[in-house]
Amino acid sequence: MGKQVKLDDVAKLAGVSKNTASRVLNHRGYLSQKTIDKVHAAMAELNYRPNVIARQLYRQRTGLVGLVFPTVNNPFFAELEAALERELFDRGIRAVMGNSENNPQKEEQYLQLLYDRQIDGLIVGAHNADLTSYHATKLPIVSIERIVSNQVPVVAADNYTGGQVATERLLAAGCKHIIHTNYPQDLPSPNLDRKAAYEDVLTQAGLTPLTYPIPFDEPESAKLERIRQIFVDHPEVDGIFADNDTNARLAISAATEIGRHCPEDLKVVGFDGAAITRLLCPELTTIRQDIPTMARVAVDLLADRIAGKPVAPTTTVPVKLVAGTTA
Amino acid sequence: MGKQVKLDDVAKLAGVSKNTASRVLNHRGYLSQKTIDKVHAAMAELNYRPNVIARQLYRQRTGLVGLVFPTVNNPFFAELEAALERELFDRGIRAVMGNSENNPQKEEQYLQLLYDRQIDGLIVGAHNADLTSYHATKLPIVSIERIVSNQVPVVAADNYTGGQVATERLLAAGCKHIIHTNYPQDLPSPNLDRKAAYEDVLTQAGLTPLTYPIPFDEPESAKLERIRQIFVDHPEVDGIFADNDTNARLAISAATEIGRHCPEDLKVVGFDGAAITRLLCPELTTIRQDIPTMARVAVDLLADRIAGKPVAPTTTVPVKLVAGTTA
DNA sequence: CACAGTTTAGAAAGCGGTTTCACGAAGGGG
DNA sequence: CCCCTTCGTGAAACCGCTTTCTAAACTGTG
Repeated sequence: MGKQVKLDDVAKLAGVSKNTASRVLNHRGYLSQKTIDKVHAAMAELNYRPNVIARQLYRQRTGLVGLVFPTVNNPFFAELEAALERELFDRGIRAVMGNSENNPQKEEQYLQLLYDRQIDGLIVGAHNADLTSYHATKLPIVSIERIVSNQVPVVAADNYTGGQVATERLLAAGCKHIIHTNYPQDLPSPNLDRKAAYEDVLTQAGLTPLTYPIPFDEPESAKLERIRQIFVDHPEVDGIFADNDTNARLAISAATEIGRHCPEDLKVVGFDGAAITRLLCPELTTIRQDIPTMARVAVDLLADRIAGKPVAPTTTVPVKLVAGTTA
Repeated sequence: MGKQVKLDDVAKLAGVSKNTASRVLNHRGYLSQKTIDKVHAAMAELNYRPNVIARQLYRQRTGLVGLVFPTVNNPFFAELEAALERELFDRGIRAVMGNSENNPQKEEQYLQLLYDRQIDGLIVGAHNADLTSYHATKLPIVSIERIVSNQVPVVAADNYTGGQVATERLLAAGCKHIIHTNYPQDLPSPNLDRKAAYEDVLTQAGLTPLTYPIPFDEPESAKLERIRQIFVDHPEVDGIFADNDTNARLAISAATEIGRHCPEDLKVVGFDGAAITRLLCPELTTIRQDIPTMARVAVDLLADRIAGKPVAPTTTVPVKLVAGTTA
């Protein structure tokens, strides 16, 4: 790290004051073409790059936004974060990756980044217990598929319709014993709409809904174990509506283990429909969330929020059934 | 955004100078317990949070590191970036997500972040043509599975051994016509070792190696089309060693389309073995890279590099065969 | 040629901390 | 009792850039 070239050096070389050099840099105020050229020449000669930190100190803006999700190592979140990064990048904003890993302390630390003004805003979709810190009002935060506090706007898929379509698909395929998996919700979450729709559709069809809770933060092996238990407790099960694609895939694996094949003996519908999942497991029938749109909406909301504009408390994005061969 | 509480306010309330308050904050120099308590009390009362940017301006460090990879929306990169984020977080460093999307301009912009000192270092694994900017010597950059310049240390899997093991596996399974897919390399890349090993093993076995180039940045549909062509050009193919798991999966799909089943009619071995892939496609036989170790090594190297210590130019991390049912 | 208006540019005061420096107050040994 | 070390603190400079304030120089008009 050699010594940094500073604006003063440029000014001196160009024979003007620091102020003038700054105005050339920012295209501000009255400047003669001659002065502009002189300064530009000096900047080029010294290979000058403005110090972003110094600029940020004055502006009180870093051009950074945090993305706090359970982990990016998941087909849905990876696609969502990639889409968010693209949207933010187009607005000149960089994304700080925050994998909360279901660790409230880690999540809290990323929230601190906002308090410490190292980032200008936060887009959260982590599943942790609610942190009191979120309750501070008017903070530039937007959440995706998660209810954080009534101060934080939410972007969510049309989970109810998704749950309806999924369940109806299984009914139409002739299933009589349909089981649902979902995250055990202690807090209100848009995800619960999937369960509500499942229960409504099943009840209307004269069937009894039954939901198995699968904690999101458990290792895959533990989730698989819980899903195996479904077949032990309810050998009559002939349809599973999983609240996400990885659980759907685990259900298929668990069924295969005990000699039950999909779709002959068991129909399965998942939820999310991320690109990676469709690539690696194209046979899965699932409800696809419109990730690009969700990302765009979230970034728009956050930009408004940062600008201090009022924003809609909830935005719902349509979903679509993607037909595979599992249901 | 209310007015920020500054150190001066704390100092005034505590009845000390700004300097003393700063020293309490940083546990530096001689301080009486009484002064410490007074300052702490004032900080608590005002709910003071130091302004990180101001601190960064003096220190010329942001505690931020950029991760530049083609896209996080990929099983391997998602797992790698998650592992890097964890390692960095443990060292108090935050990760800026940079998806180059095979766009040299975007990659360049993330590199600018380093020049502008908005980030302290860079971990790169993007596949773009080499940018001259990388050639500046002694910049705190580390690359993963990519040769950037001889100034930049590389962390790579033991690709040669991986390619050897994969090819031998196919031979042992009785394959006589084994085809390899790889990224069309114009630049030197550690990935080429996979191809070299494949060619060596095949030649030694008295067979003729044949590699199909599959550009990394093409959409899946285009890749699938190229892979379909393999079966058109070489209907006798009975084994495929793909340079990554997604291509391996596409090969299986392409085979299935024309009524050839895996593993009866075609054996397939992939490369990467990311967790998501193994979850969604557990039947795939593949060479697993040790992602956590690669991440740890890369972050260690970067830390040394930032500290100005000399580092090894190349570090190789062992790989392991994960046996599925496809070969 | 005086005067108002328009350009142009410098000095200096922030932005919010950190650090160097200098100095006064205790404490301890001769 | 004096001198010297160990403490404890405040004033001021500085990190690099932005902006406000102010004044000089230039333009044109009556």
